[in-house]
Amino acid sequence: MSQLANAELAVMELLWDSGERMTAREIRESLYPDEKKAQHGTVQRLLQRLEDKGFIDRDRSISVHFFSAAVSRENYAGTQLESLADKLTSGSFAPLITNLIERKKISRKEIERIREILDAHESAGGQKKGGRK
Amino acid sequence: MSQLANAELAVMELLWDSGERMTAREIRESLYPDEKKAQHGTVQRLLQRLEDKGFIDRDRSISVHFFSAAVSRENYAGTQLESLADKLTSGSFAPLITNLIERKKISRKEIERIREILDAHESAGGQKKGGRK
DNA sequence: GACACGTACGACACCATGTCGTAACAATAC
DNA sequence: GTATTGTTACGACATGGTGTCGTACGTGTC
Repeated sequence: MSQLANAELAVMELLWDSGERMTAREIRESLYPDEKKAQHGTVQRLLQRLEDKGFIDRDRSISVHFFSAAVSRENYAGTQLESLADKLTSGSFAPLITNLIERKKISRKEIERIREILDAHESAGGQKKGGRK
Repeated sequence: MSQLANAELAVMELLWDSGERMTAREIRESLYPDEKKAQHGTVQRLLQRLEDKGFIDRDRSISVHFFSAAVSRENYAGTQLESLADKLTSGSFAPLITNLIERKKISRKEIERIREILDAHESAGGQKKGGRK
């Protein structure tokens, strides 16, 4: 999965936050509220490139298209983290977390949340336990 | 901290893996082993830009400079993860980890390692406990 | 001095990105 | 029907980062 540039990310944020599908017009008016000028083309271009990259779905069934996120924020973020780890730490995450803790970039609260997530997975994901190794 | 492009990352990998400071010549010969052609300039340019961005230190005390990483791999990786979280998940890491687990991108082994890291921090960093906000 | 090697940096091609203009098209109003 | 409005499709361009090279300049050695 490729990277999102700034303007592209702004569009995705909109779609992610709204949760709904949106028209190009809605997107344009949210993204460029004051601009009276064009920007039609800009937004259309962004949408087209995002569609090409597979980040959004486009409903062409009526002439005014509807756009929606094809990739969730969490999914995108997770994929980015994954490729970060692949590129820098041979795919492992522990060094990243170690560094964040050393640099005190994770709050105590976050650490607790993460531990809970790991614990929940431990018990909930029990069916996988046999396949360990 | 800015992002490393491919060729820049290749230089950093060299410096990170060697652990030693290196001359431009050593870097060039490692990076472009077969090329008989120039590449002097290419490497010098890369080194200069990496220095400008603060990723490497340059020892100018003798005329043949020595280059060494100014940022560790872990530090860079951690910073990248941090900015990822800032950009995508309001600075929190839990959603990232949740997603990785859901998509089964973290092995059981890694989960154990991370848990150990968190535990170690819990006990070692105990003095901070009282100072919690 | 001449030669070899290294640094400094201008210059360039390439590509992604953000932007706009405009043509083509659809829907509606008259 | 035609005119008007709004939309999509896309060519075009400026910009900025990147990777590359050529070359001028410095420094050391013989």
